[in-house]
Amino acid sequence: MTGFYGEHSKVWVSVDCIIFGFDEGKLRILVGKRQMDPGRGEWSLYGGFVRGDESIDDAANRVLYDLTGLRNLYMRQVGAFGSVDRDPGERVISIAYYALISVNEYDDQLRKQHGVEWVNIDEIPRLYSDHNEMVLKARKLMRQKLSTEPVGFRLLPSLFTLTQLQHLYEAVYGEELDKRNFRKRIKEMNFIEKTELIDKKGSKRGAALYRFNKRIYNEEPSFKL
Amino acid sequence: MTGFYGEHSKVWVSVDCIIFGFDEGKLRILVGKRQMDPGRGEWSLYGGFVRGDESIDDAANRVLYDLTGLRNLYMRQVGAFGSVDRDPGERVISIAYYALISVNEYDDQLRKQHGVEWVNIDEIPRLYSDHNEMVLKARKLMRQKLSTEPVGFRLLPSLFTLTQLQHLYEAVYGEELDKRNFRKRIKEMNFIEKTELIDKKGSKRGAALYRFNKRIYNEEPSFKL
DNA sequence: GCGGTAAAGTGTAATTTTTACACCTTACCG
DNA sequence: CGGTAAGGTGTAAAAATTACACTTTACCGC
Repeated sequence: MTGFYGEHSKVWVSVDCIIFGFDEGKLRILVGKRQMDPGRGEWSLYGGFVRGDESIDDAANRVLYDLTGLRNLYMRQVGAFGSVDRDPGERVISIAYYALISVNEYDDQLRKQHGVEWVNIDEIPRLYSDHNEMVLKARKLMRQKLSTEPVGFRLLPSLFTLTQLQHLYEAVYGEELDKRNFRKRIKEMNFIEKTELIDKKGSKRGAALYRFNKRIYNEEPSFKL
Repeated sequence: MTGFYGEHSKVWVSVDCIIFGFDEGKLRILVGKRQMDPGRGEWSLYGGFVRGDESIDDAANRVLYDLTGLRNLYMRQVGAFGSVDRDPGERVISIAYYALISVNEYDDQLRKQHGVEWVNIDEIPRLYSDHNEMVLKARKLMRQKLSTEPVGFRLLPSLFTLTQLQHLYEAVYGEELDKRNFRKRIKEMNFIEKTELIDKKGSKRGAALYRFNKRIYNEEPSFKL
């Protein structure tokens, strides 16, 4: 069936993923060296082609699962990138997605198998094609999202200290926050629950561990940070 | 040349435009009845296929020019829509764009020739495929943009009264604003220049006409509304 | 020509939100 | 058992936001 659409050209469509992680107080993304032409050996985002029988969201989820072994990652579309010559080989339009993962849940063996590395968001090398542009836009959207919805938890272990949470926000915003003001605001958010558990790794004294309570959030989702 | 990309399927890619206008105090968009299958006769956004030799932004600009005869419209990407069966005929991935036009600059004959109509943003009919979803997302992004950048001028004549400007913001935000507070803020923005001209159409008394000064804005682009 | 009318235009006080800021506690370590 | 390094806590000043009402002007219709 080709009759309806006239003589326009079909193109390949791919997805490219900006995968954010937070480790050692730094925001990072996953990049690897391309193992295929064109651009073999260049640093690049992880991606894949959209298949005929899957939506673009499905394709992004598949690519993310393939790389991380994790399902139901938090993921949002960044946008479509479609310069004519963005891919040196063929015309390929790519849809960028960003995803948030909790670094500790990502099997480091699997990471190595795929040949991808965590690089500090402020030290991203020159990437293949327009991937740097994708990263920039993803970062902007992610920051925006973080400031209006509690998605930061996706970058942390399910139990976290307030200091970890604060450092996460500082890393994303690129500026230091006042500890007391930060904690004051967190206290107003009932969906950030203090648990009885104490983290002993981060400090001698030990810090209370907190947890994001999705049920409470759904009832009173007021958020602003 | 097909070797690099394996056996993935190519797809058609189109652009669909949400064209915002502001008239008689209401925010509106352009929709028309589809003149082709599939979906002939259904209400739909105006769109077109991306050609092999143009970027997706170029395609959107071409489609906008074709419909309006206007160049350099303010335009931003809304995102890619790619459910497998979003188009009943073939697999088509569509990139939505929104554009802002000044209704008075749009030749109404040309509008009629294309069979498109201005419909109130709050009275959009059921549209073809996922177009309602596109409109929703476009509206959200546009509102967000309007609150952080002075793009509202694109929806008004080059000379406008403060009441017009306020009504525009009210239409986009869907809520009434306080006249004095609104004007207080406008006064702080030096790039909204009062002219010597007086509008006589809107009121008996006459209202001062203002103008957006791009040069001043580029020097001191502080904005928040 | 004059009173009614409809939109233009203008300032201040109360409230809320945001920011700035410093010291005590705790438990480990040497 | 003293040093140390991170955890934890409240208040006051400043800034931003909101609420609010009356005067001016020029046209219109009588």
